Amino acid sequence: MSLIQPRTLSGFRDILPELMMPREELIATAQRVYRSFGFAPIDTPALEYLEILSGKGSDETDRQLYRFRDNGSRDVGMRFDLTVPLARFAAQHVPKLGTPFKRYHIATVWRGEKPQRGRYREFMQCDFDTIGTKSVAADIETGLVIHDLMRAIGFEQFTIRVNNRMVLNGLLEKLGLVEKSTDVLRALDKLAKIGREKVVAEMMATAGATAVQANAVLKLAEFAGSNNEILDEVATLVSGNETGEAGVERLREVLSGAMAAGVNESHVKLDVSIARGLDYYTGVIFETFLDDLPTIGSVCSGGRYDNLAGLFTKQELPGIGASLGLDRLLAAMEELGLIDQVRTPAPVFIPFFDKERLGDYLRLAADLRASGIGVEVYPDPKRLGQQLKYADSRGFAIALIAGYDEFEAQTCQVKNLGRGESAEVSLATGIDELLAQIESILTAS
RNA sequence: GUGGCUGUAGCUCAGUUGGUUAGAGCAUCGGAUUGUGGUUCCGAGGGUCGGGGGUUCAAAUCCCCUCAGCCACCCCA
Repeated sequence: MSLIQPRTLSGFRDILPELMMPREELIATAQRVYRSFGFAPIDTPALEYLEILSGKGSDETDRQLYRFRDNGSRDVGMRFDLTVPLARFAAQHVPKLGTPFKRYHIATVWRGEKPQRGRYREFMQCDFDTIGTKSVAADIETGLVIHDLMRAIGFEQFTIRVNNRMVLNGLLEKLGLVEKSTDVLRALDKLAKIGREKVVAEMMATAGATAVQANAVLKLAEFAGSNNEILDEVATLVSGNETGEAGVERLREVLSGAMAAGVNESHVKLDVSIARGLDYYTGVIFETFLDDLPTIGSVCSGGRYDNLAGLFTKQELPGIGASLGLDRLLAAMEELGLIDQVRTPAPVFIPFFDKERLGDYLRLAADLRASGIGVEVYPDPKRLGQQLKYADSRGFAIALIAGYDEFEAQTCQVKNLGRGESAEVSLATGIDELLAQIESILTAS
């Protein structure tokens, strides 16, 4: 009989313990930060009616959508982001939930894209959104969540790029380019990558802009200096246009609000050239890059939208939110060497050393677990040296060694595997001394 | 979805102009050492040369297709 070749689909992958453990930690960190701002968790189905997902109807999402006919002949699709499901969810439940409604949603999404480094066909997003308010406070808070999240994960070298669609739209109105805005913005967005000349050429080619128009748009994106200096320059450029002026004012409030909340200016950069993000963004836009690995792309993006659920309800639901690309961030951290090589989730190891005493080992482990310490007992009574070798390769912090001698004396050796030191503690009156010993080793390492 | 580069053991890679039975280091497992790991020594397992087809007396090596990874485009977390 021929064997089936074990393999995974392009863009899909297995996650081994040494990657899954930091991944779970990342999820826990995101949950903690979101909750600290009052965002509540929700979940939605992975599968939706096709019409829900493709309602927006853009060619691109259509191409990337995993879709099929289910066993009941329904046309269904797998969610490709968490925002469209949120829109459906909000339209369905907002009467019960009330607004403002703040939710976070950590879940897997699927896109049939061509995979690359940090780009998968199955990946996890960690979204948080505030719907039902147009307040600038929510805009500011969104920036703060991104900032706190990045720092909680352990990053100091990151830049949150901020812009406002209204500034761009205002300028385009002024220049008479509004109806070509998508093409213009798409070209503008490539500025950092392909340079000024090519951007001008592309604007002229795809958007039908004149050289004068193209250069005027580029002028906006080329101001240098502090955030406030850039803002002042931009303000003069869009002056006279209501949309643009409102956009500048909003950006000023967002930036000063973030500073007021204690965000360091090095982490927030006004960048008038970032234009993308999904079509539904209408106000403030965020994109977050790692200073040490900018080529992997944005690891947390989001923005404000006027009417999230317009496809599903007549009730207008404005909101703002962002999405942490967990798997992309993890790929970046792996590449930057920020992933610990520990392969055990439990810090304490008990060698199964005296084969007559399995019950005692299990009892000791149970007592420690009851005190909140993770403990693994080796399953086979092999040579002690081999068991310690195993403990070492998995990254255990502590081994508790007890054999005939220790059991006779009612003691146990506490071996610090990091330092190679061993101490003997008494178990005659309980495990308090042992716990204290373990805690001191764990806090030191 | 379009174009390009790459693919030999779990990992990193050798492998001559096509020429016997495809090698090394690391990792794994066992032993030296049946009560003390990260060092050392010895040994073992592990390969459809990504897969399929073709050219040839002969293919890891040349050709075609396919799968996967990476890069660019598109788009995006």
